[in-house]
Amino acid sequence: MSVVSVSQLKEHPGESVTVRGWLENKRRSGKIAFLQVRDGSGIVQVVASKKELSEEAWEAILEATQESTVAAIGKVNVDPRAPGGVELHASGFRVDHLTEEYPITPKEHGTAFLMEHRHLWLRSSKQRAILGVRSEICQSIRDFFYQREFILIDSPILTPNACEGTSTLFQTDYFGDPAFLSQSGQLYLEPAAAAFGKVYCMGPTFRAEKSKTRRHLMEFWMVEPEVAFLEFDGLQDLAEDFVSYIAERVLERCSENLRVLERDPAKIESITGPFPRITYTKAIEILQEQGQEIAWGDDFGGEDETVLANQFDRPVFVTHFPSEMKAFYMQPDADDPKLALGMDLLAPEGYGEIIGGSQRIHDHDLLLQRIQEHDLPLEAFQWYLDVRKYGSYPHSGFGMGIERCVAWMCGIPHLRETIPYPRMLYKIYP
RNA sequence: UCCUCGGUAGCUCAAUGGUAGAGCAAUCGGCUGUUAACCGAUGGGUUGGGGGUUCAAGUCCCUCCCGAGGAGCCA
Repeated sequence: MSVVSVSQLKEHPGESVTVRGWLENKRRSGKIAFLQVRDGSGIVQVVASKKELSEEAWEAILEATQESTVAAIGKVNVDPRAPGGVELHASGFRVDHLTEEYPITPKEHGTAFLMEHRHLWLRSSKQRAILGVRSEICQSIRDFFYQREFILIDSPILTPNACEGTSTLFQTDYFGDPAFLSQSGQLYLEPAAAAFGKVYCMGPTFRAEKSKTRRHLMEFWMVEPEVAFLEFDGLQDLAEDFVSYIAERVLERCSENLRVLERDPAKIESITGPFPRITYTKAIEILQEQGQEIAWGDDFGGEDETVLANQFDRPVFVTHFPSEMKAFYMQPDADDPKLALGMDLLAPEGYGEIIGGSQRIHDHDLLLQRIQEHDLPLEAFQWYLDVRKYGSYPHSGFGMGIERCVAWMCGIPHLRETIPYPRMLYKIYP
C-alpha cells in the first residue's frame, strides 16, 4: 500500500492508499468518527466507520489524541461534504506515537503562551501559511537575481568591527579579540561588485538595539544587492522591479496561504510599478500639511511613515535625505551636497520602511573624509577604501528586511510570526 | 531605557475587602455526516514571589519577577 501525501490525494481517486501524519482534530459520533490528519502537505479528513474496521483499528481511533502520529489506510473519495473536496474512507488505522496533553488546543490562546510554545505553534495553519509565504518570497528573491545574472556573495556573520558605526552590535569573543555579529553585508559586497559587476547577499543580520516594537527583531534576514556602474535612478528602478516581482510571485504561488490568512489579494495586486518617488523635502511638506509635528532635518517616526505611505496607493520612494542623518558612505547629490543620494521605500498599510539603499561614495578622498568626520577607526576601513583606490566605479545597492516584506505580503501586524524562531528583546526561547 | 495595562485550573477568562467559578482541554459515558460537533458526569487551585494593612486580602499598599501594548532606536 503506497504512502501518498495529502496534496496528491486528488490524483488517486478511488485508490486505496496510506496517509501518514499528525491528528489535528477528531469528532466522534458513536460508531462513526471524523479525523483531521495533517501531513505537512495538507489536511485530509478521514472518515471511519466502526463496522468497516477491525476491532484493533477502531480501538486505535478511539485512543488517538490531538497531535498523535497516525497512519490512516483507506480509499480516496471525492466528496463535496469534505473540507478540501477529498476524504479518506478508512479501512485501517494505527497510532504510531501517542501524544498526551498537547498544549495548544483548538481554542484560543494568548501570544505569550504561543511564543513559549513556538516549536509547536509552527504546526498551526496560520503559522504554516505565513512561513509558506516566507519560503516563496525567499525563493522569488533568488530567482529574481539569478534571472538577472547576479552572483550570490555570502557575507561573513562574524566581523572585526562595527560596519556602519551606528547601531548597537552583539559582541562576542574571537580567540581573545572582540568580534561582532554582522548588521549588514553591504561593505563586504561592494568589493565583490568589482569582481562580478552584479552581486547580492541574503542572510541573517543582528542588532543589539533594545527595540520593543512590532517592527523589530534582534535577528532578522536581509537581502542586499550591490551593482557596479548603477547610479541613483537605476537603483530605484531595480528596487521597483524587485518588489513588483516578489508580489507577483506571492500572488501566483501562495493564493491558498493568503486565503488561510484572510489576506485580500487586491492589496498585493496593486504592488506594481511605477512607484511614486518624492524627495525628503517634499515628504516633510506633506507631513506638515497632514498635521504631523516634524521639521526639516528630523528623521521619520513610525507614525510619520504611516501617514506618508497612506497618501499613496502603492509603495513610495523617499529620496535625497539630509546627509547628516544618513550613513557615512552615501554619495552626495551633485546639485546640493547637503543631500545624500539615499532612498527608502515605504510600504502602504503602516508596514513602513521595507527597503533602504543608496548610491555609494566612489571618490577615495571624499570617503576618507567622511570616515574621519564620523570618528570611525580608519585602520578598520582600509580594505573598504581600497575599493576606491584600485579601479573605482560608481555603484549602488539596497537592503530589504525579509520579515517586514513577509509581514506586509501576509497582512499580519507583528514580525514575530514571520520568522520560524524570532529573537526578541530578552526572549531567546525556544 | 521610559510610559500604560496585565499575571487566578493545562489554556482563555470571571469573582462590592467576606464560602475561588465558567467555557475549552483531560478522564469516563451517550450519539452513523461531524466542520473549533453536540449532550451528561468526574477530577483539577500555595490566585507570579516576598513583605505589609485588616477581624478578614485574588481584591488595598510596598517591592521584586514575568508578559502584552506603545514610545525612542532602527530594517
